Amino acid sequence: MRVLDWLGRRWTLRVLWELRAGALPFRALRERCDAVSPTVLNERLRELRAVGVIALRAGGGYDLTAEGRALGALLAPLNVWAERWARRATHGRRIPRSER
Amino acid sequence: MRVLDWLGRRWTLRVLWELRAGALPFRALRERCDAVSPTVLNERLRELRAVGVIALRAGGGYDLTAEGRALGALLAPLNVWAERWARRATHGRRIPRSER
DNA sequence: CCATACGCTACGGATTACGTAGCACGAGGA
DNA sequence: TCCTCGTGCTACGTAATCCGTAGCGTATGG
Repeated sequence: MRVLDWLGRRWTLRVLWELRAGALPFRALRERCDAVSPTVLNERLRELRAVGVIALRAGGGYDLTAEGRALGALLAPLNVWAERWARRATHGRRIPRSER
Repeated sequence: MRVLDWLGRRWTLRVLWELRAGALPFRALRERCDAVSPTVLNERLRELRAVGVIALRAGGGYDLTAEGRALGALLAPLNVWAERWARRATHGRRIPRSER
């Protein structure tokens, strides 16, 4: 599963997630990603463009492509899981014996 | 979206993916993950245990918990997307003007 | 007693990411 | 014309992370 490998590189998922709501220019995208180093951000953006999930619009700003939106939509369930998990983590959560 | 951040750390997604079919002992899991360094693997396994998505069974071997399986199920669509993408990448693929 | 398999650690070198500063280009205003 | 502002992007020294190999401690079976 090679795609999970490059999805698992730092900031890749995050960039896809931050672009889900619409296009963002380089600097704004950088701020959203905890002010990640522009070196790495540019590296990821190049990879994502090479794969074809994002595109640099004429006039500036990065945006998801059609395939990018398809991929990004698959991230939403992960977010749902995460929020449910966070809710269980805050109030006490029961861990079955078999899962320790 | 903090969860996407630690999911985006190296080998995290991969470990979840390799455990989807069932439990694996440390060394076998390591081999499946391109013989990743045991140092890092152990670090990820500790994180995944702390979050509660995997568990070390009595008698050896790592396995997904109930929540782990729920999370792992969300990875399958990513795989589907990946395979479809790979198929489009091999034979010629058309890129719309707006996406270059 | 030895072989095997288990999870896991140590450590030095290689790789990757960070943080700050700044470049090149273009659009718009004084 | 010159100045600002915003755009994507790069350079480079430092810090964090990861890798690769070797081996430890325990347990189980022959």
